[in-house]
Amino acid sequence: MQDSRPTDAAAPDAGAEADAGAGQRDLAAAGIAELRALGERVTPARRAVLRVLAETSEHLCVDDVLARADVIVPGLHRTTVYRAVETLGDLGLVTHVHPDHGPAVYHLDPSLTGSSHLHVRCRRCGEISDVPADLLDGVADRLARQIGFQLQPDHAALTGLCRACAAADPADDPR
Amino acid sequence: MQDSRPTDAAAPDAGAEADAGAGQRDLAAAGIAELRALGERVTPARRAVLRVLAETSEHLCVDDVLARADVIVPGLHRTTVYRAVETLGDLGLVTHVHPDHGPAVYHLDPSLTGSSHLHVRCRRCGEISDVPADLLDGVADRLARQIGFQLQPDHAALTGLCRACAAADPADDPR
DNA sequence: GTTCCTGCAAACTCTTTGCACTGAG
DNA sequence: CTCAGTGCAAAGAGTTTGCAGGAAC
Repeated sequence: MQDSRPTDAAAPDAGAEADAGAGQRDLAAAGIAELRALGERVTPARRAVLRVLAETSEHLCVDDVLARADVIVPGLHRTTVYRAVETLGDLGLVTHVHPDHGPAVYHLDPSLTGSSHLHVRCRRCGEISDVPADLLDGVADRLARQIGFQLQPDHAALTGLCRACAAADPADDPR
Repeated sequence: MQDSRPTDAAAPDAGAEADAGAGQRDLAAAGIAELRALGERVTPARRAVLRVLAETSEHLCVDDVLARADVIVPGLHRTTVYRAVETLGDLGLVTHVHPDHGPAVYHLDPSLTGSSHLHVRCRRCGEISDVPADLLDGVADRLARQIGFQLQPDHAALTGLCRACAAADPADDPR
């Protein structure tokens, strides 16, 4: 498992600042309320996944979520986390991003956090950074007009080299 | 294996038109010459992979390449194709693109074909379309200036919905 | 004659699926 | 009580690795 730490290099709207626990708990609670409102079952596993995602601004892969959620719900199974994030994704509570390599990463949907952003990933070090949500607005317009393609810019990470890796030794194994 | 047919919806410079065999053969030959010039071994497997990629403008995954190259070099092994495209990639003769789902797809590097482009992939139908190479130039500039990130815009496909799928039933299982 | 490539088998990562059981509503 | 969610085992896709044999130079 590669870890998937974000840098927030150019975070858009600074959302939930350096707040310790209160704001995050509200996020999880809001997610749970929404679950209930949608007529979905509120289970320990889903609670835990929401809480884990609410407690961080990092981009967590399923294994990361499992590791943290297992503390809350011991014995939680990886498959269950896959199913939970899928369900929560279908409901619009959780969003996932596909990096060019490695597992998909998850975070709370901007509709809950109020802070939307896109992702870039360094091919060399694998670090995922947030970039402003409007970065691809112009590109989306062009694609829509020219070929009728509706860009979903948050669904795949853009790739390249981060500042550090671009500066470093240019010959290493990029993927 | 999902098949990976490009649409050339907005192909940039029309490169090698509707030419049957001559232009493509030259491309493969150029690749082989380059291989030799770089002091790399020219093996049947590498020849075949180059020829397969030179003979199409589609985006082929390893299995596609294998299926076509196996006709030229019977018994060719999948592993060998993986290693060939990796080597050819390191040498700058072949480029690969990571769609958000499914296997990486390969094509000859623009330095050989003279026709560079980026890729968008429909989340619903999986179709990969080419889009103009300069689409992300502005975005690349912004990323470089703002966070020092060197975008490699051809390395990951942008995702969204193609015209047909966007028009169709909006509730299906997107990935 | 070396060195590098190839084929094969096996492993590895990430993810999905089928089935019996249990717990939420 | 019922149905949906869970755990477990297994399988699936895509890719990588180790090693012995063979071909390129």
